[in-house]
Amino acid sequence: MNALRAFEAAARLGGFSKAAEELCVTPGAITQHIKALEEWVGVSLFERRSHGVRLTSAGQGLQPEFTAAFDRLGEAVHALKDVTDAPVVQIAALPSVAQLWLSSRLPRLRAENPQVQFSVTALEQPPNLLREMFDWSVFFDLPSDGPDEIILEEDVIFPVCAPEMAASLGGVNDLAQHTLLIDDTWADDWDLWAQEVGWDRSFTTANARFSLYALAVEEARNGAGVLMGHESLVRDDIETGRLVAPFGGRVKTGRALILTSTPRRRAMADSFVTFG
Amino acid sequence: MNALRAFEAAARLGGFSKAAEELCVTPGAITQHIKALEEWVGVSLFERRSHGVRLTSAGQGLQPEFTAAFDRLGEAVHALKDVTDAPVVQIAALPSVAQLWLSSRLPRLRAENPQVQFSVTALEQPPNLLREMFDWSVFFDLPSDGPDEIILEEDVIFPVCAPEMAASLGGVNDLAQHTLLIDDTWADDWDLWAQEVGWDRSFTTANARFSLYALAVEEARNGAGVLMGHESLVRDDIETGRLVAPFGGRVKTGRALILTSTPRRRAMADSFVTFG
DNA sequence: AATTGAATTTAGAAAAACTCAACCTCAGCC
DNA sequence: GGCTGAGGTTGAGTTTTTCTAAATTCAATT
Repeated sequence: MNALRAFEAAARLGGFSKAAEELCVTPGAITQHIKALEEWVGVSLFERRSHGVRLTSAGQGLQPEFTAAFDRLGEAVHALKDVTDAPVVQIAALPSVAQLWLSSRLPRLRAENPQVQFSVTALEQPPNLLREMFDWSVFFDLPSDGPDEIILEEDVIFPVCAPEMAASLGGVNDLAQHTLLIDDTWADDWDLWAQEVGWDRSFTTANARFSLYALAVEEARNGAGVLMGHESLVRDDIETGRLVAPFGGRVKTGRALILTSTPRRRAMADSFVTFG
Repeated sequence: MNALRAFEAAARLGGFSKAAEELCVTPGAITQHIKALEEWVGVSLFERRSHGVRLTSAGQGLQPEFTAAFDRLGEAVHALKDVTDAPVVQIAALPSVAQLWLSSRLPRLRAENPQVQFSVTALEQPPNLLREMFDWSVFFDLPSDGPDEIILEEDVIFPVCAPEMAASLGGVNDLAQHTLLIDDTWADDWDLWAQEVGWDRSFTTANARFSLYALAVEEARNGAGVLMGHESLVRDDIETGRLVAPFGGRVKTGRALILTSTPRRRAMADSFVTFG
């Protein structure tokens, strides 16, 4: 029966590796499930191509059926977790969002909903709320104006650094003298920004890379270099003066900080966004 | 995830043993699944009582959700088995019905649908067509005029025996001189009939019991005794003269031979019943 | 020709599920 | 008041399923 889940995930996501990731197993496991399923039915569900698989027409017809069925089951499981007396809101968010955006807002959220138990889990990728045991997700993504989405703020980026360092940054070209702090998951922020403001990044000097954005922010506060700041994540630091934006150069990435909620927690999400 | 199926089955059928039977496992397995589920949710789903379990209110609310979800999944699986090119009709029937009623009708059914592959499986209990891989089921049951049911014939019973034996059976009371052939699964047929025709069965002599009705019919043909005949199952033998009904005494059991079909095979079922 | 991305293939390991058999626990019953 | 029986529980041991790891294939790309 796990084979059915494997098929559904692979069909929906368009690849065995992606399905493997969603189901937290190795691609080999998916291969085995699909093979077993194809043998059982006697029809091949996927066309094997050199770079990945493509659904056969048979598979294409089946996919919506299974997706709908598992969504239904996901709902039932949500309902199951919901019978417990103390309401729970499980929030999934990027590590950086969790530390730099959510953490300052959680106290108020808790104060306004004292009977609710909030818990936050850091994830690199937004989970499928219909399937995973999360109620809210907060991630940067391209807005798709689905009804489940609440756009919190546009993603705007600009360089930030410690106040002491700002003095030595008269213009964009002075950046060449400084270390650029780079977050691994947003490694191309600087490229995007450079292109928008017309700066030739090839003159850049040393870089320092971080696997956690919050760590890079910490280093920027300490004066270790210049960080590409995401407005929503550095606002607090700018307001308190720990960081400054030495030049303008506000650039929209096209993405946005988006809160997605399961239907059952939508009302709470709306009130959080409205009053928070 | 099997725990969810265990819960659904136990909730729908109202007992762990019944759920175990449906899922082809031992009751212990169900207990373990439910326990794990209750631990995970933190809420007890069943109230344990001395003679079985009863759903708690929490469990009651959840049951329809899960039943619907698994029904949906069952549909998807049916669709999956249906993508194969040669259409298949899997028929589930009582062993006796399969041998004595279906077998004489299958040739015509096959002739009228040459492209369809029919296969018959003998079961003691009617399967849940939404879950199991069967398309039709043919069983004796109480009519419930659900829309999926097609009533084939009323269940009428009366004693039958070999022609040679009929001569020595002038009246009901002569039955005491003969061996009664009894099928295990319909052991109370004789009691029911005796009550209806006002015969005192306590004078009965030897009995011979069979686990398969078809075997009992075979023995009746051989003159081994008097069998309680189900009209639909002995009609062929009576028409060909291999068996005779020595007295009248036609008694309705209240049940009927019922064909149930999945929606996707309903049209074929209708044509089978109409022209068959 | 080397590289890359994605799927496949195995054997072996880990985890889940199941069975078995003994035991419990009430309700109803002589 | 002690039996009986239906139905559920328990825990150890076993079977089955599922997963992983690492080597391998395959074809498109560099």
